[in-house]
Amino acid sequence: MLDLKFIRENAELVKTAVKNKNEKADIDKIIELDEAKRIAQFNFDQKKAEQNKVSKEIGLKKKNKEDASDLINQMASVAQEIKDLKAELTDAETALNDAIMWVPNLPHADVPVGKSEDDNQVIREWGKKRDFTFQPLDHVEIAEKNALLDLERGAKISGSGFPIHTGMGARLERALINFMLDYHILHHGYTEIMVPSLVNPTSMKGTGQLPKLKDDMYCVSEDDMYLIPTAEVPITNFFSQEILKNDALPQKFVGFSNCFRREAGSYGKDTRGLQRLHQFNKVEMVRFVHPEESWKVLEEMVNDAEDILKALNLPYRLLRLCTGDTSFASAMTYDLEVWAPGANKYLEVSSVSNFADFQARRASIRFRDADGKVQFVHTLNGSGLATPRTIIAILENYQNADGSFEIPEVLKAYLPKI
RNA sequence: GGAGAUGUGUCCGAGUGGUUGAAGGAGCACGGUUGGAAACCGUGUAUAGGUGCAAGCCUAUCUAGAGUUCGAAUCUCUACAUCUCCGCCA
Repeated sequence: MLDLKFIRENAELVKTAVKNKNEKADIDKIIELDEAKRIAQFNFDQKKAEQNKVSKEIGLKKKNKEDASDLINQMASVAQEIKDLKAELTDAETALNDAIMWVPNLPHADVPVGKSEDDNQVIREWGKKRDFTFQPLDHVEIAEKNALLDLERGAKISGSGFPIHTGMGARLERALINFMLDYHILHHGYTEIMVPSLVNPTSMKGTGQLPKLKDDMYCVSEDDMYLIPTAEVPITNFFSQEILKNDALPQKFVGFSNCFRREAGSYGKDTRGLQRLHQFNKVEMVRFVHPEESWKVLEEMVNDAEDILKALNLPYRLLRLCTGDTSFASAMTYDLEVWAPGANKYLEVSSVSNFADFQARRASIRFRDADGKVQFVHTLNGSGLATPRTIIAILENYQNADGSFEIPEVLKAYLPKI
């Protein structure tokens, strides 16, 4: 959420940002609604001040055993007027809040303006793509040869996009998750956190999934709850509605969760095997920092995610997303894409974003600075990493000519021979 | 799922329907005292919106929403949360 005062004073800037992010929020309409709301607020305040004043007088008179019936009669109609003004104010507030929830975050000045993923910038590449002496298989074939997955039965039980990991496939998945968690805890100083998979609508609004991404999420309507698309949601909301003490910052959390995505409208696109799923596993890093720190911390988090790929010795490239590809709530996003030789393409395994104070405003996450002033924190998050495409990359990069595959060195401790 | 109790500020904890944004503590901050500290003394200690150059003033907020009333932290209803007991259960 942006500051209303900021929108009011920088309308053109915000309009440009909306356009560059391929969003539709109507800024002129919001400014109108804001004015209407302030007028309603003023009218209500005036009437209420009158009532408060006279009610006090009535109280005094009664205390002195004087007759106050004149004043009481005089106030009889005011109560109803206040009720009406209050209703007007509530309506104006609701309309304004609904509208402002659709205004995206401003992209940072360094974010390249662009329409789609074709305009993303490659920042750097790491690792050497392996020269194969044979035609590399893709992960579905390797998984089949080694009985790692049972996608058919997953589809039978739940539907397509709900994979079943079997035997070594399940062990590898579990080893990878534990390795990544431990790595961030031991080498990067994160605190592990385990969070709910179902959250309420307020939390989804707080991180910016609602209202825009409603159709991309699974909803348990009976209980008015949503399955999380990422652990970012419950972890970032950890401090929602709170004012942190000055020395509470920074905070760094890492957590594993299942992630659930409806992927509405993306049927048939890059769906082979584990490429695009309705349910998958992910280790997520979340940071709460002082506003002055967030840009430095964004680079740190990118490094934290890269370290996992380096440890696994998987070639990758780092992209800075253009405005059109940067998510609604983000001010700047980097993607990490791992090289998959079987598929012969790069696959996104991590997205690292600085939200600045956008989520903090929505979720009301604040802190008291050194001068005792209350300010919004900055929030950041990044995958570290999502497992499915990391597994794809491991299988395809570590495959042997006979269809078997090697276990990355760093995972061996997590996969004792049985 | 059933029965009951509770929900006040950073925390604890008062609060008879009428100058209560809220007593009193604790904590914290600053100042005094001290060689330094503890103890002690003094002062300060919410958030949001509006208005003003500013001091300030107005409005809202005692879990949330609705109701009764000229007036609600206080009375009524609903929801939510916590605790206790019973039931069920990994």
